[in-house]
Amino acid sequence: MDTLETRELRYFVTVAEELHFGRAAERLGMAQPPLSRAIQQLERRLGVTLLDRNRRGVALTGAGQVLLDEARTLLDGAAAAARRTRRAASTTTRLVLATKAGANHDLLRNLLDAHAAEPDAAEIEVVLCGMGDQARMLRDGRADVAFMQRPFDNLAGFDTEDLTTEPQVAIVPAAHPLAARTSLTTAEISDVPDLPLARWPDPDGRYEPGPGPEIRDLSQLAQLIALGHTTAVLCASARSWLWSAHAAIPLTDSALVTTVLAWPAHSRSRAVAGLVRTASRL
Amino acid sequence: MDTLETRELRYFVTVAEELHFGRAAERLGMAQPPLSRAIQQLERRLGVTLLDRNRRGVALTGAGQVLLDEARTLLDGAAAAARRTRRAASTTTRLVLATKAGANHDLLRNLLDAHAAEPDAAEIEVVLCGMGDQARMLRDGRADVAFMQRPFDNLAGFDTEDLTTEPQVAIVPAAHPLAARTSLTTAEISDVPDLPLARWPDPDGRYEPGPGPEIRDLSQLAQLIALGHTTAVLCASARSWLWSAHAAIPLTDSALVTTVLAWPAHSRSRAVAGLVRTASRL
DNA sequence: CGTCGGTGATACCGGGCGGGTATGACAGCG
DNA sequence: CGCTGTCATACCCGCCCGGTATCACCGACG
Repeated sequence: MDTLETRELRYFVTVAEELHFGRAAERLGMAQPPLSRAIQQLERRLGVTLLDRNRRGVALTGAGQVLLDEARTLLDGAAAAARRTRRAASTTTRLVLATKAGANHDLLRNLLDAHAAEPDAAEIEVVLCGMGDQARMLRDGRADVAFMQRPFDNLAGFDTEDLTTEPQVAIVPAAHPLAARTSLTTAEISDVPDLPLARWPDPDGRYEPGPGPEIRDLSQLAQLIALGHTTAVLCASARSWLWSAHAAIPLTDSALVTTVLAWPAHSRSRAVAGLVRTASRL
Repeated sequence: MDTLETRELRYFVTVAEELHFGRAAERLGMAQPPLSRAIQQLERRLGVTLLDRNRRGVALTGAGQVLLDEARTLLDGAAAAARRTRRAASTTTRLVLATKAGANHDLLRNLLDAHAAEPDAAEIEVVLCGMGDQARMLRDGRADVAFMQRPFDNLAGFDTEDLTTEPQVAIVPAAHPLAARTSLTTAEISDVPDLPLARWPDPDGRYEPGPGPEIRDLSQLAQLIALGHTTAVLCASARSWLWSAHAAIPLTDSALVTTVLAWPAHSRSRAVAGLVRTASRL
């Protein structure tokens, strides 16, 4: 009756992303008519129109937008279930820890050292990922635990253990006049004409418009700051990877950043529980 | 390749629950051989044995236990997706609020009054459910928001807004000598020979063994306390429904109970957001 | 120790459904 | 008024899901 098949959800998500049945069918490796029919069946079963087929294009209805969100998390969940089940079958319990490349290096090292000292330490594989990819990696089972940062990352749906709290600093080129300052305010760093703030991608990989350069990872950022082209606000532990061409200036009015260890809610993994216990003693 | 179909998951969950292919097939309304085959296909696709078929019975492997957990939440999620999508299509935005029957009556009334006074108030349907059913109702989409209690309920996977914090009290028969006390400790109330503590079901509906009577809802509890057969520890707001045959004695050393408004993480519902905003102003 | 009951697995068959191809309907556009 | 691009419809086919019949296996029992 109301049993959504994952195949249908996969089809719907692709169509909703492409907003074009032909291209969606191509991406799915099938022909367009069966895809149209599958979406119609889905709509009939739900008793809801998910897509507005106007001439010249397809648009999501409100219900379609809701189902798109739901379907994405369900498909992630299905992939996660398969991965976790396979992982559970392999005898070697290995944990995958996801973290932003370059962030919290010292903290990570401390945690790994402490964990390795435990008697029944599970092997830990560290996966470096882009900004904000940790949530998706946890959701779809590619990672078991992750370093995330409050308030930047959305922690909804995860259990967390607070690790450290630190202020933020502005990273500026050492040659820039601002490098001589002993402190700055958020307003000051946001409004330097010759030093626009670097822009990070949002979760969809898009960039908000703005004057600063578009950044994907910390090595890009480090280079561009060293070149004197941009500046950025990061948490204080970023000092551990600064170049001599960088200067870190404390921000007096910035929000405190808490780095947390996050894992999927309801996780029953003993290995995760062990790592969390170790982390809570740090 | 590794695409778990919900049909397969439904089959697997049923078999894992029954631990018997014949009965599982009957519950699923199908014959046993196709069910066996479907499970075999699932195992082959995952490359994992999920069930140990010993003579005399079927048992879950470790991987099978993992998949059972995952599959249950996935199936709940699929049902939720269907319900939420249908709900989104109906023009009248109606919110379903789940709460334990009888708990937090005054708080609920305040919230509903405040919400009704809002200009664009969505209609709210209150669903009373058993102890701890709120989590499942949120997960499978039967409810949009719920009253839950920290630290009793597992809030993992939900966003929450704290509402009130209150101490716990012991509810004892007014005729019992303890009713004359002005305060009690947890140890004292746990160890009264003629007044064993009532026992609540765990999430599976089972009862831990113990001397006290097995309780399903507050009306049962109220009756049994009034009869002088049992006692219970509840949060202080339970006073609002006490009978004259009851007495509430403060517990000096009990944990504080925080009642929270909870909703599914990542909810993008405007109606939920509105209610949360109202609640945060209470 | 043979038989029987109960279990899951296997063999085989039929129908329905998912998918393909060809084509239609329709709007925008030159 | 064709042309083009788009999604829907019509129709056919092959596969896979599900059903029936049966087997293989083991435990229980007299």
